[in-house]
Amino acid sequence: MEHFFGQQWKDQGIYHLIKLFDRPLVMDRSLLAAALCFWSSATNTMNFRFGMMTPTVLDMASLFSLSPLGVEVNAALVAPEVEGSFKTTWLTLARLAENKAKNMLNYSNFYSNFGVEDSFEDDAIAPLGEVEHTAFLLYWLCKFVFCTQANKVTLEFAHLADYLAQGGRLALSPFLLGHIYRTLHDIVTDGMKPKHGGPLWAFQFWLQAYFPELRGVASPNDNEPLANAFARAPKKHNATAFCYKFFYSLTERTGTQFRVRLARPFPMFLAHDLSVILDGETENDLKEIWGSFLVSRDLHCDLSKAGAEVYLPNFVARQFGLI
DNA sequence: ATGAACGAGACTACTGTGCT
DNA sequence: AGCACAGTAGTCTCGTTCAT
Repeated sequence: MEHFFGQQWKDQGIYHLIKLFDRPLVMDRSLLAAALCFWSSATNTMNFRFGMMTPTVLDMASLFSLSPLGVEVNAALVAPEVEGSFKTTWLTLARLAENKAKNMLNYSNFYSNFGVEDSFEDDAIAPLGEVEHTAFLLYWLCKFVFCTQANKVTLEFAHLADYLAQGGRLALSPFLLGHIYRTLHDIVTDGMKPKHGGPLWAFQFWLQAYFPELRGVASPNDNEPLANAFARAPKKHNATAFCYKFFYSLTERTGTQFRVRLARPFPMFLAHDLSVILDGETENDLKEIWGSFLVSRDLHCDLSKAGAEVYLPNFVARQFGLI
Protein backbone atom coordinates (compact mmCIF):
# COMPACT_ATOMS: atom_id res chain seq x y z
CA MET A 1 0.00 0.00 0.00
CA GLU A 2 2.74 2.41 0.95
CA HIS A 3 4.53 1.65 -2.29
CA PHE A 4 1.53 2.78 -4.32
CA PHE A 5 -0.07 5.46 -2.17
CA GLY A 6 2.66 6.79 0.12
CA GLN A 7 2.94 10.12 -1.68
CA GLN A 8 -0.80 10.62 -1.74
CA TRP A 9 -0.95 10.00 2.01
CA LYS A 10 1.77 12.57 2.55
CA ASP A 11 -0.16 15.15 0.55
CA GLN A 12 -3.27 14.41 2.58
CA GLY A 13 -1.45 14.56 5.90
CA ILE A 14 -2.28 11.01 6.98
CA TYR A 15 1.07 9.37 6.19
CA HIS A 16 2.58 9.77 9.65
CA LEU A 17 -0.58 8.65 11.39
CA ILE A 18 -0.59 5.46 9.33
CA LYS A 19 3.08 4.84 10.13
CA LEU A 20 2.43 5.53 13.81
CA PHE A 21 0.65 2.19 14.09
CA ASP A 22 3.59 0.25 12.66
CA ARG A 23 4.49 -0.71 16.18
CA PRO A 24 2.04 -1.62 18.93
CA LEU A 25 1.19 1.27 21.25
CA VAL A 26 1.37 0.65 24.96
CA MET A 27 -1.51 1.98 26.99
CA ASP A 28 -0.44 3.92 30.07
CA ARG A 29 -3.39 3.13 32.32
CA SER A 30 -2.00 5.02 35.31
CA LEU A 31 -1.54 8.20 33.35
CA LEU A 32 -4.99 8.01 31.75
CA ALA A 33 -6.82 7.09 34.94
CA ALA A 34 -5.22 9.95 36.85
CA ALA A 35 -5.76 12.46 34.06
CA LEU A 36 -9.43 11.54 33.66
CA CYS A 37 -10.03 12.61 37.25
CA PHE A 38 -9.31 16.16 36.14
CA TRP A 39 -11.40 16.13 32.98
CA SER A 40 -14.55 18.21 32.80
CA SER A 41 -16.93 17.11 30.08
CA ALA A 42 -18.92 20.33 30.48
CA THR A 43 -16.18 22.49 29.02
CA ASN A 44 -14.06 19.73 27.50
CA THR A 45 -11.01 20.87 29.45
CA MET A 46 -8.73 19.55 32.14
CA ASN A 47 -9.15 21.74 35.20
CA PHE A 48 -6.03 22.25 37.29
CA ARG A 49 -5.18 24.62 40.08
CA PHE A 50 -3.47 26.98 37.67
CA GLY A 51 -6.30 26.93 35.16
CA MET A 52 -7.53 24.95 32.20
CA MET A 53 -5.76 22.90 29.59
CA THR A 54 -7.16 20.91 26.72
CA PRO A 55 -6.15 19.18 23.50
CA THR A 56 -6.56 21.68 20.66
CA VAL A 57 -6.79 21.54 16.89
CA LEU A 58 -3.23 22.85 16.88
CA ASP A 59 -2.16 19.89 19.01
CA MET A 60 -3.78 17.42 16.63
CA ALA A 61 -1.99 19.07 13.73
CA SER A 62 1.41 19.04 15.34
CA LEU A 63 1.22 15.75 17.25
CA PHE A 64 -0.15 13.72 14.35
CA SER A 65 0.37 16.08 11.40
CA LEU A 66 -3.32 15.94 10.54
CA SER A 67 -4.68 18.76 8.42
CA PRO A 68 -6.61 21.54 10.13
CA LEU A 69 -7.92 22.65 6.73
CA GLY A 70 -9.86 20.89 4.01
CA VAL A 71 -13.34 19.58 3.56
CA GLU A 72 -15.10 19.57 6.89
CA VAL A 73 -16.04 16.12 8.10
CA ASN A 74 -19.68 16.17 9.11
CA ALA A 75 -23.00 14.60 8.28
CA ALA A 76 -23.07 16.54 4.98
CA LEU A 77 -20.05 14.61 3.78
CA VAL A 78 -22.10 11.45 3.76
CA ALA A 79 -23.00 11.42 0.11
CA PRO A 80 -25.89 9.37 -1.24
CA GLU A 81 -24.88 5.92 -2.44
CA VAL A 82 -22.77 6.95 -5.38
CA GLU A 83 -21.70 4.54 -8.04
CA GLY A 84 -18.45 2.92 -7.00
CA SER A 85 -18.54 3.92 -3.35
CA PHE A 86 -17.25 1.37 -0.92
CA LYS A 87 -20.66 0.92 0.61
CA THR A 88 -22.27 -0.13 -2.66
CA THR A 89 -19.37 -2.46 -3.41
CA TRP A 90 -19.78 -3.87 0.04
CA LEU A 91 -23.52 -4.42 -0.37
CA THR A 92 -23.08 -6.41 -3.57
CA LEU A 93 -20.36 -8.47 -1.94
CA ALA A 94 -22.55 -9.12 1.07
CA ARG A 95 -25.39 -10.26 -1.20
CA LEU A 96 -23.11 -12.79 -2.87
CA ALA A 97 -21.97 -14.15 0.47
CA GLU A 98 -25.58 -14.47 1.66
CA ASN A 99 -25.77 -15.48 5.30
CA LYS A 100 -22.01 -15.58 5.72
CA ALA A 101 -21.96 -11.80 5.28
CA LYS A 102 -22.85 -11.25 8.91
CA ASN A 103 -19.34 -11.72 10.15
CA MET A 104 -17.42 -10.45 7.17
CA LEU A 105 -16.85 -7.17 8.99
CA ASN A 106 -14.78 -8.81 11.71
CA TYR A 107 -11.21 -7.56 11.41
CA SER A 108 -9.66 -10.82 10.35
CA ASN A 109 -12.40 -11.75 7.90
CA PHE A 110 -12.35 -8.25 6.47
CA TYR A 111 -8.61 -8.48 6.04
CA SER A 112 -8.68 -11.85 4.32
CA ASN A 113 -11.43 -10.61 2.01
CA PHE A 114 -9.77 -7.41 0.87
CA GLY A 115 -6.11 -7.93 1.58
CA VAL A 116 -4.30 -8.93 -1.61
CA GLU A 117 -0.90 -10.57 -1.67
CA ASP A 118 1.98 -8.22 -2.33
CA SER A 119 2.49 -7.83 -6.04
CA PHE A 120 4.33 -5.00 -7.67
CA GLU A 121 2.56 -5.12 -11.01
CA ASP A 122 1.56 -1.55 -11.69
CA ASP A 123 -1.52 -2.47 -13.69
CA ALA A 124 -2.95 -4.10 -10.59
CA ILE A 125 -3.87 -0.69 -9.25
CA ALA A 126 -7.20 -0.25 -10.98
CA PRO A 127 -9.92 -1.11 -10.40
CA LEU A 128 -9.14 -3.73 -7.76
CA GLY A 129 -6.49 -1.52 -6.19
CA GLU A 130 -9.04 1.23 -5.75
CA VAL A 131 -11.33 -0.96 -3.68
CA GLU A 132 -8.43 -2.45 -1.78
CA HIS A 133 -7.09 1.00 -0.98
CA THR A 134 -10.47 2.08 0.37
CA ALA A 135 -10.75 -1.13 2.35
CA PHE A 136 -7.29 -0.58 3.79
CA LEU A 137 -8.15 2.96 4.87
CA LEU A 138 -11.45 1.84 6.36
CA TYR A 139 -9.71 -0.92 8.30
CA TRP A 140 -7.13 1.59 9.50
CA LEU A 141 -9.77 4.11 10.56
CA CYS A 142 -11.87 1.58 12.44
CA LYS A 143 -9.22 -0.55 14.10
CA PHE A 144 -6.45 1.94 14.80
CA VAL A 145 -7.69 5.52 14.64
CA PHE A 146 -11.22 5.50 16.01
CA CYS A 147 -11.09 2.11 17.75
CA THR A 148 -14.72 1.18 17.18
CA GLN A 149 -16.42 -0.26 20.19
CA ALA A 150 -17.76 -3.24 18.29
CA ASN A 151 -14.22 -4.52 17.65
CA LYS A 152 -14.85 -4.82 13.97
CA VAL A 153 -15.10 -2.71 10.85
CA THR A 154 -18.16 -0.49 10.90
CA LEU A 155 -19.61 1.15 7.83
CA GLU A 156 -19.88 4.45 9.68
CA PHE A 157 -16.52 5.53 8.29
CA ALA A 158 -17.01 4.11 4.79
CA HIS A 159 -17.57 7.51 3.19
CA LEU A 160 -14.54 8.89 4.95
CA ALA A 161 -12.44 6.09 3.50
CA ASP A 162 -13.94 6.66 0.04
CA TYR A 163 -13.07 10.31 0.23
CA LEU A 164 -9.51 9.69 1.34
CA ALA A 165 -8.95 7.00 -1.26
CA GLN A 166 -9.95 9.45 -3.98
CA GLY A 167 -7.27 11.80 -2.75
CA GLY A 168 -9.57 14.28 -1.05
CA ARG A 169 -8.19 16.51 1.66
CA LEU A 170 -10.22 16.31 4.82
CA ALA A 171 -10.05 18.46 7.94
CA LEU A 172 -9.20 15.48 10.11
CA SER A 173 -7.67 17.54 12.90
CA PRO A 174 -10.99 18.88 14.23
CA PHE A 175 -12.70 15.56 13.54
CA LEU A 176 -10.24 13.52 15.59
CA LEU A 177 -10.41 16.09 18.36
CA GLY A 178 -14.18 15.83 18.41
CA HIS A 179 -13.85 12.08 18.83
CA ILE A 180 -11.37 12.49 21.67
CA TYR A 181 -13.79 14.80 23.47
CA ARG A 182 -16.66 12.41 22.90
CA THR A 183 -14.64 9.45 24.17
CA LEU A 184 -13.55 11.25 27.31
CA HIS A 185 -17.13 12.36 27.90
CA ASP A 186 -18.38 8.78 27.57
CA ILE A 187 -15.80 7.41 29.97
CA VAL A 188 -16.12 10.15 32.58
CA THR A 189 -19.92 10.12 32.62
CA ASP A 190 -20.19 6.34 32.66
CA GLY A 191 -18.33 5.60 35.87
CA MET A 192 -14.91 5.19 34.20
CA LYS A 193 -15.90 1.82 32.79
CA PRO A 194 -13.22 0.41 30.54
CA LYS A 195 -15.61 -0.77 27.84
CA HIS A 196 -15.61 2.35 25.69
CA GLY A 197 -14.03 2.64 22.28
CA GLY A 198 -12.56 5.79 20.81
CA PRO A 199 -9.17 7.38 20.20
CA LEU A 200 -7.90 7.25 23.76
CA TRP A 201 -4.38 6.72 22.39
CA ALA A 202 -4.47 10.27 21.04
CA PHE A 203 -5.30 11.67 24.46
CA GLN A 204 -2.39 9.71 25.92
CA PHE A 205 0.02 11.21 23.39
CA TRP A 206 -1.31 14.65 24.20
CA LEU A 207 -0.69 14.11 27.92
CA GLN A 208 2.81 12.90 27.16
CA ALA A 209 3.49 16.00 25.09
CA TYR A 210 2.42 18.47 27.76
CA PHE A 211 3.65 16.59 30.81
CA PRO A 212 7.09 15.28 29.88
CA GLU A 213 7.67 14.54 33.57
CA LEU A 214 5.40 11.50 33.22
CA ARG A 215 6.93 9.89 30.15
CA GLY A 216 10.21 8.46 28.94
CA VAL A 217 12.73 10.62 27.12
CA ALA A 218 11.99 10.94 23.41
CA SER A 219 14.30 12.12 20.66
CA PRO A 220 12.14 13.60 17.91
CA ASN A 221 13.66 14.65 14.61
CA ASP A 222 12.36 17.62 12.66
CA ASN A 223 10.65 15.61 9.93
CA GLU A 224 8.16 13.69 12.02
CA PRO A 225 5.31 14.49 14.36
CA LEU A 226 5.94 14.17 18.09
CA ALA A 227 3.64 11.19 18.48
CA ASN A 228 5.86 9.01 16.30
CA ALA A 229 8.85 9.91 18.47
CA PHE A 230 6.94 9.11 21.65
CA ALA A 231 5.92 5.74 20.25
CA ARG A 232 9.61 4.87 19.86
CA ALA A 233 10.63 6.20 23.26
CA PRO A 234 11.29 3.82 26.16
CA LYS A 235 8.28 3.29 28.41
CA LYS A 236 8.20 4.82 31.82
CA HIS A 237 5.89 3.29 34.35
CA ASN A 238 4.38 5.41 37.08
CA ALA A 239 1.85 4.32 39.68
CA THR A 240 -1.63 5.80 39.34
CA ALA A 241 -1.25 7.47 42.73
CA PHE A 242 1.96 9.12 41.59
CA CYS A 243 0.30 10.53 38.46
CA TYR A 244 -2.69 11.71 40.43
CA LYS A 245 -0.50 13.44 42.99
CA PHE A 246 1.46 15.05 40.21
CA PHE A 247 -1.65 16.57 38.62
CA TYR A 248 -3.21 17.47 41.93
CA SER A 249 -0.21 19.32 43.30
CA LEU A 250 0.58 21.06 40.02
CA THR A 251 0.27 24.72 40.94
CA GLU A 252 1.78 26.40 37.91
CA ARG A 253 3.28 25.88 34.50
CA THR A 254 5.70 28.17 32.73
CA GLY A 255 5.00 29.85 29.42
CA THR A 256 7.45 27.50 27.72
CA GLN A 257 5.65 24.47 29.07
CA PHE A 258 2.35 25.79 27.71
CA ARG A 259 3.81 26.54 24.29
CA VAL A 260 5.41 23.14 23.87
CA ARG A 261 3.50 22.56 20.60
CA LEU A 262 4.79 25.76 19.02
CA ALA A 263 8.45 25.11 19.77
CA ARG A 264 9.03 22.77 16.83
CA PRO A 265 9.11 23.51 13.10
CA PHE A 266 6.80 20.60 12.36
CA PRO A 267 4.54 20.55 10.48
CA MET A 268 5.71 23.18 8.01
CA PHE A 269 2.98 25.74 8.55
CA LEU A 270 3.96 26.15 12.20
CA ALA A 271 7.45 27.22 11.22
CA HIS A 272 6.27 30.58 9.87
CA ASP A 273 7.27 33.55 11.93
CA LEU A 274 3.96 35.31 12.44
CA SER A 275 5.59 38.74 12.63
CA VAL A 276 6.83 38.47 9.04
CA ILE A 277 4.55 39.87 6.34
CA LEU A 278 3.69 37.14 3.85
CA ASP A 279 2.48 37.04 0.28
CA GLY A 280 -1.26 36.96 -0.30
CA GLU A 281 -1.89 33.24 -0.71
CA THR A 282 0.27 32.07 2.18
CA GLU A 283 -1.23 34.74 4.36
CA ASN A 284 -4.72 33.59 3.56
CA ASP A 285 -3.84 29.97 4.31
CA LEU A 286 -2.29 30.98 7.60
CA LYS A 287 -5.39 32.94 8.50
CA GLU A 288 -7.58 29.94 7.84
CA ILE A 289 -5.29 27.59 9.74
CA TRP A 290 -5.16 29.82 12.77
CA GLY A 291 -8.87 30.39 12.45
CA SER A 292 -9.36 26.64 12.71
CA PHE A 293 -7.15 26.59 15.81
CA LEU A 294 -8.68 29.56 17.58
CA VAL A 295 -12.37 29.81 16.75
CA SER A 296 -14.71 28.40 19.38
CA ARG A 297 -17.27 26.13 17.80
CA ASP A 298 -18.87 22.72 17.84
CA LEU A 299 -16.74 19.91 16.47
CA HIS A 300 -18.60 17.21 14.61
CA CYS A 301 -17.88 13.75 15.84
CA ASP A 302 -20.78 11.61 14.76
CA LEU A 303 -21.54 11.15 11.09
CA SER A 304 -25.01 9.69 11.41
CA LYS A 305 -26.60 11.56 14.29
CA ALA A 306 -25.12 15.05 13.89
CA GLY A 307 -23.42 14.72 17.28
CA ALA A 308 -21.02 17.45 18.27
CA GLU A 309 -18.66 18.46 21.06
CA VAL A 310 -17.93 22.01 22.12
CA TYR A 311 -14.45 23.37 21.44
CA LEU A 312 -13.35 26.26 23.63
CA PRO A 313 -9.79 27.35 22.80
CA ASN A 314 -10.43 30.71 24.45
CA PHE A 315 -10.00 28.96 27.80
CA VAL A 316 -6.51 27.80 26.95
CA ALA A 317 -5.01 30.84 25.24
CA ARG A 318 -1.70 30.12 26.96
CA GLN A 319 -1.29 26.98 24.88
CA PHE A 320 -1.23 29.15 21.77
CA GLY A 321 1.41 31.45 23.22
CA LEU A 322 -1.20 34.13 23.84
CA ILE A 323 -2.00 35.99 27.02
C1' DA B 1 -7.56 -12.01 21.94
C1' DT B 2 -10.62 -13.49 18.49
C1' DG B 3 -14.72 -15.12 15.94
C1' DA B 4 -19.68 -16.52 15.80
C1' DA B 5 -24.12 -15.56 17.22
C1' DC B 6 -27.68 -12.85 19.21
C1' DG B 7 -30.59 -9.04 20.33
C1' DA B 8 -31.56 -4.06 20.62
C1' DG B 9 -32.21 -0.11 18.23
C1' DA B 10 -32.23 2.65 14.00
C1' DC B 11 -33.73 3.08 9.55
C1' DT B 12 -36.76 2.30 5.37
C1' DA B 13 -40.49 1.27 2.57
C1' DC B 14 -45.04 0.55 2.47
C1' DT B 15 -49.90 0.90 3.84
C1' DG B 16 -53.87 2.99 5.73
C1' DT B 17 -56.31 6.96 7.57
C1' DG B 18 -57.94 11.50 7.78
C1' DC B 19 -58.17 16.06 6.05
C1' DT B 20 -58.71 19.52 2.31
C1' DA C 1 -58.80 12.91 -5.96
C1' DG C 2 -54.70 14.32 -3.79
C1' DC C 3 -51.77 15.09 -0.06
C1' DA C 4 -49.68 14.59 4.59
C1' DC C 5 -48.90 11.97 8.32
C1' DA C 6 -48.97 7.97 11.53
C1' DG C 7 -48.36 3.27 12.12
C1' DT C 8 -46.12 -1.07 10.98
C1' DA C 9 -43.43 -4.77 9.21
C1' DG C 10 -39.16 -5.84 7.65
C1' DT C 11 -34.22 -4.96 7.14
C1' DC C 12 -29.82 -3.49 8.48
C1' DT C 13 -26.15 -2.26 11.65
C1' DC C 14 -23.83 -2.20 15.84
C1' DG C 15 -22.62 -3.55 20.53
C1' DT C 16 -22.54 -7.35 23.61
C1' DT C 17 -21.99 -11.98 24.99
C1' DC C 18 -20.19 -16.39 24.94
C1' DA C 19 -17.16 -19.99 23.41
C1' DT C 20 -12.69 -21.05 21.80
